[in-house]
Amino acid sequence: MNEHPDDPDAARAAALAGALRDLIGVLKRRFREQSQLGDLTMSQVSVLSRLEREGPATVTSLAKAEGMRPQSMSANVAALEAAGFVSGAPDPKDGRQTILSVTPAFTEWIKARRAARQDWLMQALQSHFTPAEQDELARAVLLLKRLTDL
Amino acid sequence: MNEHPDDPDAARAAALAGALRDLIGVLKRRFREQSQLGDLTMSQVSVLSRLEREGPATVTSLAKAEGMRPQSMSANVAALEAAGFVSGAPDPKDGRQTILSVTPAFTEWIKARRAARQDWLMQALQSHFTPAEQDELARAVLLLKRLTDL
DNA sequence: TATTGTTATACTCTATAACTATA
DNA sequence: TATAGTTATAGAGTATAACAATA
Repeated sequence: MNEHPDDPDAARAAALAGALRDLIGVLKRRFREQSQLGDLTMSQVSVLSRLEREGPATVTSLAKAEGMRPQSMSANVAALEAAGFVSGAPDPKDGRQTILSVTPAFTEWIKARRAARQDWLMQALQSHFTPAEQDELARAVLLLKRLTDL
Repeated sequence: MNEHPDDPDAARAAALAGALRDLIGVLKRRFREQSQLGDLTMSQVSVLSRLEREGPATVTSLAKAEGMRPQSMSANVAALEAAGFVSGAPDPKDGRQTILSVTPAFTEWIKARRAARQDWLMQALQSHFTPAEQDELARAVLLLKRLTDL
């Protein structure tokens, strides 16, 4: 029954790994189905919030930060440019690079959305988790980011 | 700067929601790229571990548990049957249902994999997280499952 | 030569729609 | 009529390969 008879540490890590993989898969589907993020995908929202949080960036740096290929990030950025939420300007110091920034249109849009409290996940967190549980989740998020940079 | 000037609770929930969405997206890509799960996808591994953990089940019940449509689960189950890891038997009490179970071939395969410690995520958890941190993650997983059943 | 970025193409995963078979 | 399941098809998201432009 026990796959790790002489190593309880390995047994705990294995159980946690399985639980984590299951959880991420189910949550990803749940988030997408409940999205209510306008016409934006999760990846696109991540890019926007990163640009908003960390300032202008290039396709390559965004791809690295989000753990995807530059070609894939290009597609996401193109969609955001088409939506008018991101604009690119050539880097004066390096003609190969394009500096991407959020547009005023995005700033207005996100402000209205936040004022309207339209985010399903935010409401779910507020109504089904105590402040202490939310803090616990925030700590876990920080811990899990460690896996991102391995 | 602050989108929730008169509601610090809302501000915390909004920040957590954003961080969670980003994290889930990045982790999903990371898990897939590092998979080392043989030819199996994350969804397929989830189904196998559920069948192993909870015993035989039907396509419909698995779909509900994993948060996807029965048609999508059918595809996953078909792949697992083709791989020889799952087999279906007609339910004697209800001719519409098929009872799915893991095969002895899967039991052998998973035993060998676990003995060889081939799981990237498990090793990462063991080598980069203290036992206390792993326990904290395990608690967070339980908390986040709450979002699954909303 | 190396790096930034794009275009073209294919694959994986899941959804919707339409259907069969059993209850 | 309702439920379990399949097949067909389409869409979203990301990957690989090949390329152009700049460093």
